[in-house]
Amino acid sequence: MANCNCDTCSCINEALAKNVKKKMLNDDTLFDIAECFKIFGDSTRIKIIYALKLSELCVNDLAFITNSTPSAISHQLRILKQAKLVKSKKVGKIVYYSLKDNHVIKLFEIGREHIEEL
Amino acid sequence: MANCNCDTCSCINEALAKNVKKKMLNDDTLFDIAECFKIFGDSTRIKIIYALKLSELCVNDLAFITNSTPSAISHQLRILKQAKLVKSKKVGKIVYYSLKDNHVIKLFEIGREHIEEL
DNA sequence: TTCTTATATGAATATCTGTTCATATATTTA
DNA sequence: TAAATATATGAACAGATATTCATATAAGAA
Repeated sequence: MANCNCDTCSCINEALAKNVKKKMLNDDTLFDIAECFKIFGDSTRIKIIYALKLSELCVNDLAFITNSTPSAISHQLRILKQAKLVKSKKVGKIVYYSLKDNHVIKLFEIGREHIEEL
Repeated sequence: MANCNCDTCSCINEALAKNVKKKMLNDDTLFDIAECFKIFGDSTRIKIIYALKLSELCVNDLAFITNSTPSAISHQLRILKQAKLVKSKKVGKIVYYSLKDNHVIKLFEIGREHIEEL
């Protein structure tokens, strides 16, 4: 039985609370999961993801499709790329972006299903 | 063939871009999907969700489990409740929270899978 | 009733985040 | 080479958001 590792523990249901605390995923993992969802939690980025689900597209056309500016889209694409959700390919002066894998689509679809059930 | 409805259209691949724009989900739907993911995109809320996946819990014990304060947890539980992700049950002066349905767990698990693949 | 405890909540604060704007870089065209 | 175009990026700004703190409410205990 692990002792409680907090200084001022006063649980309502002590045994249960300590058991749950023991079974929690570590903070880093939970933080990473939250960060992943955070990427999907912005209208502009969700629009980009849905558009790229339909086709590989360049920055300018993504701006047109999402009613945004190339600059704003470029900033968001950088975030999506850092999060390994999209990849890019340069052809001349045009940069084409596409989704990195089907897992991105899967996450999107589960989110879509969820809001349709509400 | 629908005409382009923007004032200053200058697409790189015009036919493709216009076709994708036509196929886009409407803004409200995409906004709602983003809002849904935004709820999951916070460490404290993700910790609450994971803890409630393990057991129904009261505010005080959730604060203990997540190394947070009852006030902070209460604020986040209100957000989770408004988003219909959790429900509550009052027993005397103690309020027990639990996940509203399995869809919440499904979304969490897909997110977890995703970060494990990176 | 009075005190303590569990939760809720409004306001204030600090931090984070997305867009805009100006500008830089790279590539194509004239 | 010079001009135009597509994208990238840093800084500034505005708006959003999470926590803290003080306080309120509600329920049980003394």
